[in-house]
Amino acid sequence: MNIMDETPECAELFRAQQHSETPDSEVNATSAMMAAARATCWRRNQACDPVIARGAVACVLAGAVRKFALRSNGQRQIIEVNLTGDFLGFAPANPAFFLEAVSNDTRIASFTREQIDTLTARFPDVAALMRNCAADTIRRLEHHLLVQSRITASEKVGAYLATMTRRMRPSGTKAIVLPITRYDIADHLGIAVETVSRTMSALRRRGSIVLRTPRDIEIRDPSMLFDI
Amino acid sequence: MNIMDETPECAELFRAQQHSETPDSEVNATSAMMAAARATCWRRNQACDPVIARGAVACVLAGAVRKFALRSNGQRQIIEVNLTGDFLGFAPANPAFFLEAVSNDTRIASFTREQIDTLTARFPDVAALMRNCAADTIRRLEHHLLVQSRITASEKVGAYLATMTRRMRPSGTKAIVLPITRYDIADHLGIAVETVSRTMSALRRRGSIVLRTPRDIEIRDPSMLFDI
DNA sequence: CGGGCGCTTGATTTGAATCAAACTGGGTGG
DNA sequence: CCACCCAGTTTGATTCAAATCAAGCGCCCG
Repeated sequence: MNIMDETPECAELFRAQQHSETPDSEVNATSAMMAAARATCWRRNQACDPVIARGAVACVLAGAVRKFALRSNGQRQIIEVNLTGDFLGFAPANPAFFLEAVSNDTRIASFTREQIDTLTARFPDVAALMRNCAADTIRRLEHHLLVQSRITASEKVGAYLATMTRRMRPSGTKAIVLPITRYDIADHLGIAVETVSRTMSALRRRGSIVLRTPRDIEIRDPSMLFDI
Repeated sequence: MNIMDETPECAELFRAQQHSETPDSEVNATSAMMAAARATCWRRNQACDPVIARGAVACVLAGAVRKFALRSNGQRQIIEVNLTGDFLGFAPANPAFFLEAVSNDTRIASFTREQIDTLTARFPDVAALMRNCAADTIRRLEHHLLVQSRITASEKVGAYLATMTRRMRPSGTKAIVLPITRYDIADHLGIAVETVSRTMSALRRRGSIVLRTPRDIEIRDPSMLFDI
């Protein structure tokens, strides 16, 4: 068991609740949340900061959202990538950070601060959901901090692929379609695009992965993703 | 205004409440929290994981606590340093992480999961405090992620000194006593000890700081801490 | 008084950034 | 429909910042 493992996604509890049967209290909580939610749709590369404006909280229903900062020298640092089912907005908006939709048809449900307060006051389940999703965010950040620091570029890319395989859970298939470009991966891992590309090629050459297309990757040997 | 700025510490609200006059509802919330708190004292380098065992939440009353992971190659990565007034324990315990007291006489008040639930149910202020402290944790992690990735060793050390000056707020004096060793700083910033030392020396040579002792630092030119 | 921990400085090595250039494929406009 | 274009990707050559290796110093604590 590697310290890089373990980043559960509790937020998809919300998604799950939308479709499955749950105890009475939860059904009420879920329907109340769904009634309050304001869903919006965003295009690729479109700024979607409004979804968490003024303390709002939001849930990614489809697509993905990237949160990033721009350095004074123009470099972009992607702090976090939120996939379908993730909640965001737990840290009050910092003007230095930006939110963008990663793909077309990125759908996001948002809740105002007041709506969340009302819901949490009425439904303990919603309060627990919020707590768990904030904890998820912390865990994702801590995990990413581990990946960012010290380890080699190969390990970063390997850890990224492993994390994506887990988070997108195709549950069975060993193939994933990367949600973001090489440039995004580079800015997320804090390395150069060329290095990302070179590392992918190295993994391909040694048979750990198969690049069906640059984005569509088949994991041949998951164990080789960690400590190349 | 630099993207590296802004990491407010809301947790000291709790400390403040212990001593100052506050509205009635908050006085009750504070006294209820203080009544529930179980304070413990820890020695330097002592493991203090129990304070957040089984979902407990804790507040550093004095001293400091470091949270770290050990890599398979023995390298230590310090995820976060919690100073006096900080709350910790919002991400359910991950067995890969360890907590240690940084200095002797590190005092920590801890609250069981049940106590927190009871308190938040009775006092909205406690719920808000918990939310804000979790948000603080997220902000600290995001900020540290920015420091970790991409920027040079000089910028990392400069950012660390700037952050410490702000978080320890001696409010007036330009001097700080670093709470952790060079080794800790290195493991926190993800660089080698030698690099930390060299960078400090470089800052001293160019007159940005004065090293009264290795730990007691006077900031001469705060603006030079950012982009050496 | 000795030992070890924390800190500093120097020499050498190395992994990744940078610079440079070519390839691919999907979409657009002529 | 085809040519072009451009964003995304890949590979190679060179450079450079920081890791590693090596060694000495001061001092706190036992």
